Amino acid sequence: MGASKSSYFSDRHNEVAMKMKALAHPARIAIVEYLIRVNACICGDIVNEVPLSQPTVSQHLKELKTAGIIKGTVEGNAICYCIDETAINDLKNYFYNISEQLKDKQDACCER
Amino acid sequence: MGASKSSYFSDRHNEVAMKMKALAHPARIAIVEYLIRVNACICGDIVNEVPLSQPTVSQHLKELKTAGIIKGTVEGNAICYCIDETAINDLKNYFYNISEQLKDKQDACCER
DNA sequence: ATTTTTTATCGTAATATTGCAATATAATAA
DNA sequence: TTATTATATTGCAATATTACGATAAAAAAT
Repeated sequence: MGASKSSYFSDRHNEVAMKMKALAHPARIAIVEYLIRVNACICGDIVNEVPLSQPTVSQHLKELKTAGIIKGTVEGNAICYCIDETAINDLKNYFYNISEQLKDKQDACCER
Repeated sequence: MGASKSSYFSDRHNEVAMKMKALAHPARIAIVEYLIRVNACICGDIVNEVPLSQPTVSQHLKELKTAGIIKGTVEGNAICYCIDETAINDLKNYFYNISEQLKDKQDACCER
């Protein structure tokens, strides 16, 4: 096979995994952190920031946008990108909730 | 190419991306959430929980372990797995910090 | 000693991701 | 109108991921 069998899993598991996947590449992490640092910028700024070609950066931006991590608004002939706080807050809450659930358990591994 | 050029990016960016990648699959999300629910279990329990073969589950467990998300201890002829809180807390803190940085900015996209 | 139980590894096929050159598109500037 | 600027898309090669059958390894049970 090779394709991840997304139909085998719940919608929620697929959705969480999809957001994680959007951030599962060092270039996309670098782009997100750069966007946080400068608040907003155009694609060309990111091309200057990361060591990848313009088409490759454009592709990474598309993936981040599809996953809802960033949003872009047309500004003349350029496109201005910034972080979409909703997705970031979703991820923050996801790990917060997991962390809280772990607190209630003893950390022993393993006693069954 | 096809290989992600990890050497182009900082160690920190690579490390965050590596942990996110470990969670970038619905099966691995399902495994992590199951482990949180039951606190600890053996590989066979997970094979019964997710709709994948034993070798595939074993492979996913290996990836989670390599990324530090879970840890396993030998217990007779079985291996008992549980969550490694350190990695989860790292990710929790990562998104908390990002979220805090975003609070300081205006959410307008875009004004340069 | 042999079988059973449990997990890991190997080999392989199918698919997905990554990256870039070339090119297309679209707005702006000259 | 013709450049120029900025971004997206296409096509393709290299590599990585996903999945599983077959098999190995190792401890436990018979």
